[in-house]
Amino acid sequence: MSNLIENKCIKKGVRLTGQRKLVARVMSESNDHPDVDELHKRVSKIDSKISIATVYRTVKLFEEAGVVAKHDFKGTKARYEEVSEEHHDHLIDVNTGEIIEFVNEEIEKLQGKVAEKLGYKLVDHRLELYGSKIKK
Amino acid sequence: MSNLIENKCIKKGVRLTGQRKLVARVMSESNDHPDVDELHKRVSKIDSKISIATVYRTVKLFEEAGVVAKHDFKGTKARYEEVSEEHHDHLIDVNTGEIIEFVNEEIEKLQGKVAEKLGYKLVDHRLELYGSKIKK
DNA sequence: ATAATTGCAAATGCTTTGCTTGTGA
DNA sequence: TCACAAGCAAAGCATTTGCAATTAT
Repeated sequence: MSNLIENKCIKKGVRLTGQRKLVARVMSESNDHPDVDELHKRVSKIDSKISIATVYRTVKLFEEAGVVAKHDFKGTKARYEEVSEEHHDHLIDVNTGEIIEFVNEEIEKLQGKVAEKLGYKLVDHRLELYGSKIKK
Repeated sequence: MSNLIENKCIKKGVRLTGQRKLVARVMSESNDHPDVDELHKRVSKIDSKISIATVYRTVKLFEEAGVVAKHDFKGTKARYEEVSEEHHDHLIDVNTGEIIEFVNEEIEKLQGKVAEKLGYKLVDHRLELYGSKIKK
């Protein structure tokens, strides 16, 4: 539960500096989907002289190493989260910006079928639902 | 088949200038998903002094009027297409950038169900498949 | 030791905007 | 006529990058 990203980086041979460890730790401790500014704010509380350029470089590095995921939801800047063992998609509350994760095996399967039918092998996908809360 | 966007604009009360008519016409005649630069190139062939700022303003206007759709596919700039009566999603060829449109009612229905289950009314969604061609 | 990383500020790429002149209904 | 649109160049915003100083292995 503590610093999974750091462990994954070691496994992947990603060189770990003080700044990278810090970003890894902060991301591992986050349960939301922070953007780079927010991440920079959070790490700055611990190391006040870390540069935002370093945060940018680090999330990019982590993304390329496959340990964090980048999301470009509609109308917002890029947000990041630790990759989890089980794949999930997102529902974004259009009123609050809140992000809810969900898993739907059936949709997942259908996507592969659609691609296949079109003569393609599915290598990636993006599914985002945008909704407003139903009050009851 | 000729200039559907222009007609829709009239219906929606969007003021039509020479430049807007031209962008509308070029988009209606396009069967692909051009970005603003490409659109600007195409309209420039007809009116060489149209500004790219006008193209930007026009696609935004058309988008807000609901007559064209904007797509921010992964790793590319914004692309536009005329809205069609039947909704469709996209499969992007990761090798060539080619975009294939598809419709899948089943996935569509499941998305609504997922949202509902989470207590949300679906107001929008985004489904993109990224694939590589299967050679046979 | 030395190849890689950092911080800073400048540069980038896409998109928007202020302002003056031009124009559609 | 006259509120709105176009063209131009400048500004904005998120992100990337060149370079000199610093650091991890």
